[in-house]
Amino acid sequence: MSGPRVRFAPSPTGYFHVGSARTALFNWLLARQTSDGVFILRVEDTDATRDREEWVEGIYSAMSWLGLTLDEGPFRQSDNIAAHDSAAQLLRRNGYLYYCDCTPAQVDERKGPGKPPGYDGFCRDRGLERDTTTALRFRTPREGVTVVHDLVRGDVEFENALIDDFVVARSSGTVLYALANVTDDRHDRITHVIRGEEHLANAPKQMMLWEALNQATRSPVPLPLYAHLPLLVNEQRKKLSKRKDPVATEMYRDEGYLPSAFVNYLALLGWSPRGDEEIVPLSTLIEQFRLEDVSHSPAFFDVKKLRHMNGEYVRALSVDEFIRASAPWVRPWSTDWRPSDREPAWSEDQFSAALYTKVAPLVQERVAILSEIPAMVEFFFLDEPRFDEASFAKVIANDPVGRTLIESAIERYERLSDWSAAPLHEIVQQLSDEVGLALRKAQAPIRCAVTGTLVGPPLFESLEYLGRKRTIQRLRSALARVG
RNA sequence: GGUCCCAUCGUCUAGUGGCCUAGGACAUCACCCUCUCAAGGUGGAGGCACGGGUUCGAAUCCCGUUGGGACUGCCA
Repeated sequence: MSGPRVRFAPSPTGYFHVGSARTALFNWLLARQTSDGVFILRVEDTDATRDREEWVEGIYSAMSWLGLTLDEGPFRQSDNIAAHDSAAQLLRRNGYLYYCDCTPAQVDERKGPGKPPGYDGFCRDRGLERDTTTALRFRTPREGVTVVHDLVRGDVEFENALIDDFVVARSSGTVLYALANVTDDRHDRITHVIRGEEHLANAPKQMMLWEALNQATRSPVPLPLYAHLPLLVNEQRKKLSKRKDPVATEMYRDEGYLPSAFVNYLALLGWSPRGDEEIVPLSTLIEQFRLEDVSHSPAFFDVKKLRHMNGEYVRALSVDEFIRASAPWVRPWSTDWRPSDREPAWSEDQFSAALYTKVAPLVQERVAILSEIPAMVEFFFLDEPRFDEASFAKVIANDPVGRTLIESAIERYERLSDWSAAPLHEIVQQLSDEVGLALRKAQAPIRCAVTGTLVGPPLFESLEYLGRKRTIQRLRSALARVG
């Protein structure tokens, strides 16, 4: 018995959807559970009107970012068009298909209350020949039921009489999704079809095609097992829409989510590892994942939880790893991949790798996503801090005590022999005792003068790394700024 | 409209007839820690949609109701 052969078959009609990412992941996890499992990527690019080559590239890069490695492929459905055509011809020769020249308007007109939806079979026995107006339809059985043995949901029954004679090939001759997909799955010897729930209604049709193809050939291929994953929905409980929902995986990468955290979160949508721990290594995901345990109900993609989880992953990094991971946001000029529209405020000349190495541990525990780093460290690299004017007004411009504090700090910092965090801290502590303020209050004007804002990394370490010269210069220019 | 799917805290889930006084995580609230902000710690509030069965016993099984969703293309 060989391992499962699964495929992820997206169509390149837009950004790489987070729902697609989860489908790909679940397929991949199943393949990774056995040493001989096979994960295939097949780009279903047979809709010339909507497909774009850049979306194909987007699929490749997102998959590689997520670490969803391929065992075969990537394949392009468009490379297999000849096989789709011969499958259609084979079925037609064996009587499974018939030509139909009805226009959608005509089909609509014949529809009435009480009649089953979809095509009414008007051309079934008209014996039409192929021409430029005829599509090929599948002769659906009028009786019986088709049951889909779904690994996630159990058996789902469809009454054959209610399945209309669907179109298999366009009047232009090109084969449509249902058959193209089945033909490729047979060709690739797919054993498990794992896809979104929106495909559940396609399953009985595809099973019929699959079996018809088996009847018509001398080398039948066993039907695959099906697994339809619950939908990913938005807050309105509607299927995530590419238009209005933040669903582009690329966007999460741009914002600085770690692929490990993203994969971990994705795995939690419709499934969960044993025990109370949700943050688990990939190896645990692979070991424990079972299609049978996948939830039946739709899941809401909760960015807040993703974000929290990412913060945990960020803090779990070693400082070296953190520095490396943050490169696209802090020194994009040195990386081959950089997030779009997220250039830091500083230039390559202003940046100091040595300084960033010191500062990194301070920010690592304060950011949830990597794109938050630049704003937190920019005062280290810019010649002058960028001031938050409201804060500046509050603790410096409108506060004489604040300015006195800064003056005293300048005086004592100039004389300080050991320029390091502890004595820097001690001096401000003394200052605050002298004016009768809590340290939390007394540090505010100094922080604002040096960093431009009231929130940021620990102040005294920051002053140490910034150096005496730059610190005192900033304290002075903050005072000068008031006049 | 038809077909199909689904239903545990606001959200993601654990739970497969007694271990449930329903567990965890995010979010939220309070307190603690604290040079700001985070992080961390402690604690709180918060849920089995409803109604019938079955059973000694139901979040768990069955039926119905209600509510949500998907599909219903010569797209994939």
